[in-house]
Amino acid sequence: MKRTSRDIRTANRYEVLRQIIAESPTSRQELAAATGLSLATVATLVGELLDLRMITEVGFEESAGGRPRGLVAVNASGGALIGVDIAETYVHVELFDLALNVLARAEEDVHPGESLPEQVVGHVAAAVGSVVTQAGIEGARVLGVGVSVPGQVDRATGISEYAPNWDWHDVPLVDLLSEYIAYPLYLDNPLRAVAVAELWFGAARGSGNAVVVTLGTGVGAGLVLGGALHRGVSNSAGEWGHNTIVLDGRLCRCGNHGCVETYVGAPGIMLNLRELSPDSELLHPGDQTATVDALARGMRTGDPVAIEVVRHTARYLGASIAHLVNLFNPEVVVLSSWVAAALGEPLVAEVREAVARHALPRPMAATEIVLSPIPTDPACLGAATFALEGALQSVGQRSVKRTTPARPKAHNSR
Amino acid sequence: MKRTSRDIRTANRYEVLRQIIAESPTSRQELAAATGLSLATVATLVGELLDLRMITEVGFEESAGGRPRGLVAVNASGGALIGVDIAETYVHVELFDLALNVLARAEEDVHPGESLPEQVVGHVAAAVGSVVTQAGIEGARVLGVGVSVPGQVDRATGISEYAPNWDWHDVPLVDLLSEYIAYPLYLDNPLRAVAVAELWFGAARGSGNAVVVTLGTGVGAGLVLGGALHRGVSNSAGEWGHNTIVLDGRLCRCGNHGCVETYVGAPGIMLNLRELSPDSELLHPGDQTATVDALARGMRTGDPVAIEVVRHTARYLGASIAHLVNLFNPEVVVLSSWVAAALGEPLVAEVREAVARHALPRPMAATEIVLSPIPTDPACLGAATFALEGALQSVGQRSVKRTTPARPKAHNSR
DNA sequence: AGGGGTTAGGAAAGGGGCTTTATAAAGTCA
DNA sequence: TGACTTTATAAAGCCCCTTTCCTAACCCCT
Repeated sequence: MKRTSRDIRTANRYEVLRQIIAESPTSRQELAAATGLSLATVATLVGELLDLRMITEVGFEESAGGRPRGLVAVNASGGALIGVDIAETYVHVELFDLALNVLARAEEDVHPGESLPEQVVGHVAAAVGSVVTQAGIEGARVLGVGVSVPGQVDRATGISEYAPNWDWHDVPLVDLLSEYIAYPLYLDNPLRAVAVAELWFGAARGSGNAVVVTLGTGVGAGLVLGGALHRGVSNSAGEWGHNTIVLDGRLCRCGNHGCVETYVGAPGIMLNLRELSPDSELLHPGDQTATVDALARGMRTGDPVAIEVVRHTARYLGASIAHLVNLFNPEVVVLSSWVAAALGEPLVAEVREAVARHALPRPMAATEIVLSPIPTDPACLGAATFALEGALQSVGQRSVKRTTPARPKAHNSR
Repeated sequence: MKRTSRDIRTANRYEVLRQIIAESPTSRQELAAATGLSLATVATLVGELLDLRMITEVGFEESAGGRPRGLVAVNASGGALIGVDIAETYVHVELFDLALNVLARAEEDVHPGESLPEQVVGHVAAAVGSVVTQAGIEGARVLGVGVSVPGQVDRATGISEYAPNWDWHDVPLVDLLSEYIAYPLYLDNPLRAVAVAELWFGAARGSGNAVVVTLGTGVGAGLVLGGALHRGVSNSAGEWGHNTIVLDGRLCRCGNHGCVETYVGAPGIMLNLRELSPDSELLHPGDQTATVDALARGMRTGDPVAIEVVRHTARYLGASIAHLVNLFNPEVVVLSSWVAAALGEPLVAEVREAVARHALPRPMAATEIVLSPIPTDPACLGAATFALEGALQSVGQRSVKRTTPARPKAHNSR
């Protein structure tokens, strides 16, 4: 709520680093043009990042008469970031360099019985240990670990307030993890992780006003408003998946009926298929991934059932995304996460049409609907981005304010 | 998008004036406590407002040992603001003093045939002239005129881009009005006017995160995010009324089917009544106001049909407001405008229950749903508030930057 | 090889904001 | 009247960002 001039600095620092990561190497001039900041400000920010060893100078641009531009690039070996994506059935962990390239990857299966926090924490600890040794990084260079866990989280205290899939209530996840993991920990949920990933590295980069729609087993919408993630008053904004789209519709695991998720989440899509063609061979009962992949293949080969299922799904999706377009009037709506990635452009094309049927023409005309360009697990990337943001956050304060004087002779120092 | 330290100043100026208007008289100390600003900053802001004659010093507080606190209050006679609410069938104009008391009021009917911009402009000009003479204000003290017109507007250029009720396209409304009105003009639409009214003077005051639901003939949602109105990329955010709540539902005037508006707007409520009890005497065909008033009376007297209609309406409203709660996770949802005012607390009670059935428990627990406390036409008040904001905006810049040097001797001045 | 011309980048100055600290002002109470 | 308390203003300090000036570095041409 309380805004200070320091926030401006932080936002600009983010902006500059984002730009460098996106286009590396680059010059101070380009950064100034891209961010709209003055050359002087860019120079000081670049200086800060150089001091932090997050970027390095990598030579000069060809000159056409005049002093050549110095080039800076991400210092890939300047640190490592770890992203943890905890889901119902697995734990994905990826270790990134500062250019956000994946250096190591680990996956642990979480079996249906393992619902205790300690069990999940064990998997995370094992996977994090694995990626660190795999990458051969000396521990000191790990800047932080971002953790994405489903449900409602309190990021300040690191508590998983409520995780529906395991019926967790107020689990102090960060405390538990810090027993095993010595790096700074940052907790949030996958919805916001995916949104941040798109904001930094994906299709929402540079837009002050975007909606990131996550299509996976669960669905949700990350809201980028004014260039930053909107979290709401209790950090639970974006729960679009449990908006009612059909009154008295399908029963949702949240207990309500007709939620968006029950029609466009992976299980919902399976149900759409089953209702349309109960014995289709596209249907792999109990296996969401296989079914979605089969649908994707079917669409490419022109299978009429697959096409119809996707169209049907896009119809619900269209109405629900139209809500977002009408409400937020965003520049761009990004479709992200594995279902979107699997069904790809054909889905997006159908969705565009469906949204256009439901949204008001004016906001619709101002909005682009695009597929996420992020090739890997966006929740991992987003979680790692939380760690990156955390590392940048602590730059600002020059020195910790001390309550007791440090020098013994302070009393006669002046 | 580009934030500067000046924006902070502007926001603080708003905040301080808001606080003074809300609680007048008040002291600098109280203001500092309420806004979280330092005493010094409050003092300079108060000084600015005193210089502007928007507030005055009105004596001192009782002292209990120590210098007594100076009290400041809104200088009611320091200026006047005019709010214009243009609707399909009428033009309301109210003239306010700086404490936002209504000093004069005028209303013109817009007849069904009068759809030309010139005709509407004529009504506005007449009504504005009327309130100015009624109030006996010398023209110089009118700080500005806010105009609310339905549909899509471009506030920067003062163009009504699209008004569905009269099929206006790109009407340069401010240009037309300035032929008759010499005061500064500020254009926006009723949705945002109502939201700003609630933000400054109503139930959303002080919350960084609120949704203002407008329930009238049309319906919409004003979004207050981070203490300011969210406008979206093309100033059309908040068009919640045309979200699809029933797939293939009732035909809406926007051309779609099943829009929220068709179930909870005044005409929608009439339809709810007709469907439930076609020959109810509560129904006044063709008269929305009379029908809604009849329903309100019926509820107070325990008429089962009225109760059932409101419950039915609240059901749709509940699902649609639950969307907003899930998406934004606001502190407060305010029900405003004339339908909400007419149906009052009984409606709110039903809505609370219905929203609770549809929204997720966590965000729901963080959200209050309340009735607007604003007794008059909130669109007029909000429009006047635009003028107030405009008047405050221009305080900051010390002097207008001039492109040509003013002094003739500039060439040898250094 | 040695000057122009040109572009980059840093340092200094300037303007805006907010806060903390010091000082003046205006009371109460003994 | 003097001591103490509280308020309000003034001064100084710190954090932003931008503009302006100056030096560094390079090309090209003579």
